[in-house]
Amino acid sequence: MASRFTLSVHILGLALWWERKHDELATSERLARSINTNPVVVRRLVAALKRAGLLETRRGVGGGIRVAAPPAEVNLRQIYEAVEAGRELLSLYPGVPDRQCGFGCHLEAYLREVYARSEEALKAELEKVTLADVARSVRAPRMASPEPARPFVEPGCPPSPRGHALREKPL
Amino acid sequence: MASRFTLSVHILGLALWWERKHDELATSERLARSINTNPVVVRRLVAALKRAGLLETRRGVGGGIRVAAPPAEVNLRQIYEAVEAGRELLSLYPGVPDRQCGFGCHLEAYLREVYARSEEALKAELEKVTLADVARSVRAPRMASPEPARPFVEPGCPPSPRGHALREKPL
DNA sequence: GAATAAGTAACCCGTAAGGTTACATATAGC
DNA sequence: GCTATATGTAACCTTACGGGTTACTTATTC
Repeated sequence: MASRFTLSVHILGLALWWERKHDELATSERLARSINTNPVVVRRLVAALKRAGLLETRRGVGGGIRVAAPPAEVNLRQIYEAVEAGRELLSLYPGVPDRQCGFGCHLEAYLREVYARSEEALKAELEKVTLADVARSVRAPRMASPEPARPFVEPGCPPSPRGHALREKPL
Repeated sequence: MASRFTLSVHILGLALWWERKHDELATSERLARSINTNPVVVRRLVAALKRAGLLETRRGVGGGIRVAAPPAEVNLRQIYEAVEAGRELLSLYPGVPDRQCGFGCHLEAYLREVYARSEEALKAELEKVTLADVARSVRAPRMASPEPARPFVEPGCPPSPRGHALREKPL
């Protein structure tokens, strides 16, 4: 359901944090584990983010993903547009409204403008937040240890119960 | 693709215009024809709009749909919220991010705030536009005649070719 | 009682997003 | 050069959801 944007922010943010902390690049496999998804999903987004110049990659041993610009100069709007390109937040008609009836056409043109203004307002808000802000606000995350040996339950977040009300369904 | 909102504005706008023009209520069948869809689709939306107190209906002969409040006092935000209720424009994670890794949780909480602010900005923009504005800007629509007898091609809009670039596919 | 129109339940279907597998390509280290 | 590692993609499956459709019920007017 169009969480491409959220995942992208996650990727950039974690890649940045990981490199700072471990002095090595985060791999798509690592990022995927953190998001709890498949590495390919990560790579697909990485491809789009690369195209936008937001990050670069290195193959082979010791390779991985790295943020390509100063975090303070990358804002969420850039990320959004890199990855959601032509997608419209507010969509118009499912089909084509009756061309005989002028109402639909006129309304469509009018709404197009209204929607453009509205989406612009949203993006303007995203523009205010930089990757540096994200990194700053997400502090001291404890990375899951590669080896699942020790129980190590110190979530940093409530286990599950309440909170994420609507988005919980584990599946 | 979530055009519920657009269709709702169409319904309210056309219902208003129709009543003013013909001094009779527009039926769901009429509205459906104008949108080029099925009456049931219209009625489903009407149900939500009724619940929000934005319009009222009357059954039986001479019945139909009527706007329930002064057009100048109904804004697009109200319509949006009546019909898109809990739907989030920017969605978070598809599944649940790794609970072992604090990063996901912290980021999720942070993004939740950012998204709330952003969506609020968009809605604030919608709030500025009233149903009266819509009615004013959509002028002199020529309704398709009930009887498809005469050719009557005076669209009021370009036939089709260019223009609605991305949304054309007649399907 | 007949015609009309809203109210709803139930189902079908096309699309799109994520998830998954499989394989090609590039790079580091030996 | 060989091997291990990691990105780069293509291809496919599965699921969810929105919209379209049918069918039937309920209410209202004449």
